[in-house]
Amino acid sequence: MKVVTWNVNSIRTRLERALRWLEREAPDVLCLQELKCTEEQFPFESLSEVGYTSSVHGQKTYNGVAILSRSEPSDVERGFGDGVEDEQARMISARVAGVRILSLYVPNGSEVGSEKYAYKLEWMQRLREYLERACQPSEPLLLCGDFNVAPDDLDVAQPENWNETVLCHSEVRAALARILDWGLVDSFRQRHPQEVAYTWWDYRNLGFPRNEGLRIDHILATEPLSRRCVDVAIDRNERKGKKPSDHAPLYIILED
DNA sequence: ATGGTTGCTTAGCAA
Repeated sequence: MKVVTWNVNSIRTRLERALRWLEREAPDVLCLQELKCTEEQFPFESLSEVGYTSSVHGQKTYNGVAILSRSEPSDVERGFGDGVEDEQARMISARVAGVRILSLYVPNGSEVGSEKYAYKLEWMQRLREYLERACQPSEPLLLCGDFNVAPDDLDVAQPENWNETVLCHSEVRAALARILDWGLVDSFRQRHPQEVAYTWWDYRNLGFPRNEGLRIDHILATEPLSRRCVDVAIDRNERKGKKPSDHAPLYIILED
């Protein structure tokens, strides 16, 4: 089973790329973030024509997440269901082929000390509480998405430029550690303990050509799935060429 | 050098 997470930075702008990529890679599941459209605007038909059913939690202009699957999903949920009034579409979950999958877009946080930063920390705490309330570490579960957190300086091309900013701050790293402590592993880092690799490169300042990136997209797995993991990798090629997203897809292969 | 890029929406915000 191949499961992929990809911040597409607008599904409508990236549609042709996404379709060609799906035809080539044929994953079982594709988690998307930053759709930047409502469910009404989402291209269900085009994706259906290449073999995927889409479960969508959309929002006008910003955010938006989806789970695309070859087989029919069940138990689709949008948001944490924790009673918090929150307009931002950053979480959708579904069960596919016996695996519960979450597609997550963790808030960026803008600047340390801002309202957006406080929202990021609160949102990560709500995710931890959702795990405690609705999930079990013993179940097959994947958290896929743009976490907007580089877990370690090893995951940052120029740590001195990002020191204590929103993607690297000790508080957000601790918040991610709290989520992992519930019963998840960073599948990429488990598979490649020392590898230097990034999933996001800024559009500005020749970030990609200079490989000045950060590893902020992650697939977190519970033990029943980390045990089945045979590969985790970043599709760096998808960041190349005309009109790429600023993020590359990250995938995990699970043996059946 | 207070820069640079992209997307959504239309000049300002978010990333």
